[in-house]
Amino acid sequence: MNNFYSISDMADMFNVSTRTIRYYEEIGLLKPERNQNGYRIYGKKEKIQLQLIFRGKKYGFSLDEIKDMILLFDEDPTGREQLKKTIEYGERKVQEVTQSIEELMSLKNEMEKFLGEFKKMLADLEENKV
Amino acid sequence: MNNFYSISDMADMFNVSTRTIRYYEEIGLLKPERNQNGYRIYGKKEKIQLQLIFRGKKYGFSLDEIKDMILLFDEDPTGREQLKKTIEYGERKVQEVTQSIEELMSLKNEMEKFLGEFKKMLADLEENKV
DNA sequence: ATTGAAGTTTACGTTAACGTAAATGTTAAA
DNA sequence: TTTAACATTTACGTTAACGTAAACTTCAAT
Repeated sequence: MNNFYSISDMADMFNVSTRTIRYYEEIGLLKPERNQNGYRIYGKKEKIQLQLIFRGKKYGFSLDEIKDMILLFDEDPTGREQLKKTIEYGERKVQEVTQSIEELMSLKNEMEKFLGEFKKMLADLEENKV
Repeated sequence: MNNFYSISDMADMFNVSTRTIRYYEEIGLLKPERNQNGYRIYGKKEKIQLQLIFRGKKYGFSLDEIKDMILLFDEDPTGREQLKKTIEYGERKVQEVTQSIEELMSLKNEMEKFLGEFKKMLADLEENKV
């Protein structure tokens, strides 16, 4: 039940280099514990954080933006004001994502329109071939 | 009806630098006509291509990938084989976009779940405040 | 005990996507 | 006609996100 990993475990898990993982620590995205000899120890928390990072990167967020989001969900917002700020920020982000979805859907529509025309062209060609 | 633009017209239009536009030409994304003195002339076609470029960038495509897509829709696929290839490629891209949409929607769900918890916490705090 | 794989830090190298500057030509307005 | 704003090419500079290598330590297996 208690799962800990080395740095190359994590690298394999996410299919990246150890350098990449160390780099993320270098810029403050991760802060894994160390054992007696200074070896990094990764647990469930770091695993989740890395998932967040790679998902974020996939959608064009810079590591700097991702850092903001991680820090946000990292420090538990105990104070009322902090909690409010967190909620506000979160709602803005949700709004951004919502818009991204809409734009992607319109992009998809355009592409399918294009495809439709091409398919029609192909069908015409096939017909005249006979 | 016939609309032509200078490079800084385009730069203003898309709110980027002229260097950016020249760079896109440098790597083969654009090939505007030139006038007598070598000045670049931009028309409707380039306008559309630039829209494609910036939309692509917005969703994390590299300029290299974008180049592929532009070249694809640039040369008209007159030959049957070329037409087929174009359709295949297009369908793959549509598939990619579809998956992106799905993942973004699940991301949105997660974020909203998070937000829900935070909001509940805040509500509790407000209550105990009384 | 030795060897090889994996860990550490430090530090320089690389690529994409431009920024910036120099040197020069063109155009529009005063 | 001169001046300011805009155009051109050439070329070096910059930043993010790692790659790569050196010099060293630690661990696991033979």
